[in-house]
Amino acid sequence: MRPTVNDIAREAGVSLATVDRVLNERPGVRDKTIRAVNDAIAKLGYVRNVAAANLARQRRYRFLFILPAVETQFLRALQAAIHDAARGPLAEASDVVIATVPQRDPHAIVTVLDDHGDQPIDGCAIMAHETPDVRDLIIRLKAEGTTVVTLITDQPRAPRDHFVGIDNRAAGRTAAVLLGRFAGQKPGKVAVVVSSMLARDMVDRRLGFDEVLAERFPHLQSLPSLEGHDDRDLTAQITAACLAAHDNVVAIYVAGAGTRGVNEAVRRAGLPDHLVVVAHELTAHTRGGLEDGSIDAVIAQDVGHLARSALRVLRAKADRAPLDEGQEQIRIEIVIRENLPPSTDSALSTPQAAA
Amino acid sequence: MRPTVNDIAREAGVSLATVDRVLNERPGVRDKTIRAVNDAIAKLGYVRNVAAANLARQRRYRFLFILPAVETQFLRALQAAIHDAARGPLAEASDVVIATVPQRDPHAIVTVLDDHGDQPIDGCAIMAHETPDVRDLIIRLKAEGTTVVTLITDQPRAPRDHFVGIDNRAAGRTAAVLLGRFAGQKPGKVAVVVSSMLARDMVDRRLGFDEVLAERFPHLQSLPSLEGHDDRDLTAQITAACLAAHDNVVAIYVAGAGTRGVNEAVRRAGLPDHLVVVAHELTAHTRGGLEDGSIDAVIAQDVGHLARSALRVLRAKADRAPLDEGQEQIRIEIVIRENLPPSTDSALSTPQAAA
DNA sequence: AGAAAAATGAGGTACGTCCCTCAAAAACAC
DNA sequence: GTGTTTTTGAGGGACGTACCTCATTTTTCT
Repeated sequence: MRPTVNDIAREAGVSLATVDRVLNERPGVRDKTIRAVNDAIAKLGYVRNVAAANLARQRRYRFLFILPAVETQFLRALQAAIHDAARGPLAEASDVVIATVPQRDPHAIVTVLDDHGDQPIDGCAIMAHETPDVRDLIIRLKAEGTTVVTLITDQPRAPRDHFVGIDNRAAGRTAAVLLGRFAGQKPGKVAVVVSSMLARDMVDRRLGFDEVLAERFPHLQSLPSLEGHDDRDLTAQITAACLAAHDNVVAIYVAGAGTRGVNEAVRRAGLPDHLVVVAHELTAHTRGGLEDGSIDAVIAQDVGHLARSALRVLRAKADRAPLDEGQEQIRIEIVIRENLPPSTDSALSTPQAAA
Repeated sequence: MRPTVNDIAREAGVSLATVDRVLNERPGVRDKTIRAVNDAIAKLGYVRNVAAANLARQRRYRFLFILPAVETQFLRALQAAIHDAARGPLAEASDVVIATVPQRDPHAIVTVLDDHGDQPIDGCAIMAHETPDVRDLIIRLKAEGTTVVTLITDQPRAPRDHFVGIDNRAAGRTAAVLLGRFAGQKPGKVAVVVSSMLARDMVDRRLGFDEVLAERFPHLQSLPSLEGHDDRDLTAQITAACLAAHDNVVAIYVAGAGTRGVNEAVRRAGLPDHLVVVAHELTAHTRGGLEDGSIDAVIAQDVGHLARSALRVLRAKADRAPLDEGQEQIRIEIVIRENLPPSTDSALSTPQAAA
């Protein structure tokens, strides 16, 4: 049987009240006594029964997810995943609110926070471009004692507590190796489609991609980034223009949203079957592309893992509990047709707040 | 605030005791009353506070993991992962025991169970070859009311509750595509190394591998399986013999344990640099192989996920709770040097029983 | 030494659920 | 309609922790 606070009290030769004061860092205990209690805790290997503690404390956690108001499949899936996780056991005793803010309006993000300002928030997960506004927001949140987790896009210059996402430079390198090895020995050009070069993750992917292409596949020449700005028609248009302007495109790297637009342009251009396409994120469209062979490989991060990891980290930080680094490591997944996971399609459920 | 049993009692117009009887399926309640209570539960959206319930019940779960007594890196890592998971929050209120049984001795597995027969076990995770003994064991366990989860190797003919692992045929197909695309257009032979063709997962991998090779890469000819029986020296020896006997081996598929032995044989044979090697499972050795370029790709299943998933499923079944299918889906991971996750190396900690 | 301040003890209530007992009420059999 | 069985109600103690109050002891200061 696991030791309880009573065992600690007996072992340390103090009363239960004192043990409680030490455990919950309440004032009015001599250093010497604190040490005695901690020694007893160490000796008996006491670990607080979190379930009982939360029951007694009637604590509820308030977590806020801030996502960009962009209508991509990936974001829809992410939102659904957060919603699902928020109804699961991980969000026990938690209120999870998802707020979306227009990406163009840097101040909107501050407004969102003020709206929820009536009650303090325990933790916040933010996915946003790396801008001064966001940085200030994070600083402000930290000053208020809120834990901040960055999601998908890191904010390395801001004092966030944790980053939930992948190393995008490594992701770009991974994409390059697959694309390069799949493309074969013949020289040619590679079109690169991104959502926006303002996004740090896009820049990182492109960087890693170009590094590997230059090092290991010098016969492939990567073209300037095509910025689709998460807009299907725009993406189709500029991709088509690029394919028309260059005669020897042997591969396309879709580093950001825009697979639908790219597909459209490719279909219209009537490019050869062996055009190699590597895209990011597993959505209904990239899934379809893998199945019908129009996409060769997808570099993905599991939205379910992202959502659960963010929640676990926020919770652990709120509880001042240690976290299992191994579990919180988000993998850079490589998906081809053969290892495509069966579609669970929770992406179709309606995302909303939950508990 | 979430509704409690008291709210249910008031809503249903019965006493707390009756609600309790219904909730815990105790006898002595009329059908009509049961229905009234269930209606109230549905109406108020009551969900039992599992933490409080377990606290009150003082319930401890007893889970047993049965693993083959084989000294491979993968099994060591798996054991470490189970051990880690057993100390984490997933194993709250659980006693997890890991037992290893000699693979050659089919009856040993029954003995293990008898040793733990003094107290009933809530759930059991089994990794073993698909044999009649194992099937009988699972039938016996089920008869005793124990939930049974198969691990890594499924036992589709046995009445197990769940399978934690990957689709090995799909894994073999995945390996074939990578190997085939990496190997290029030149004809050649492919050596296939397995641990034992008695293991269902090996057979499945080989099956999927050959399917894809025949369909999509007919210029590659796969050679008969080399059975290394998880023995390094034997693997090295038969691989060397194979490489000596065949003149045009362009790729090796290591479907089972034995990367070390294969590596040794390859190094001694002095095969060309562009020999394509695809192996299974991420261990210190395959990791090293990816880093130094002697392995091109690894098909892996995350031991941490396996361990945690098994524990989550066992727990959910014990609680008669639903499980999140999406989360329990073990991915067929493709790992190349570029997306190699940082080594956490919990594999070095000492695996043992825990709580 | 005496007064003030700080530290500690004793005891209680609460959280939501489980599980027990005993009495009362309702349903059923004949 | 009486007796028997079944169903229900009322109440309480327990699980391990949090947090509160008030009294008492110990320490510190002058």
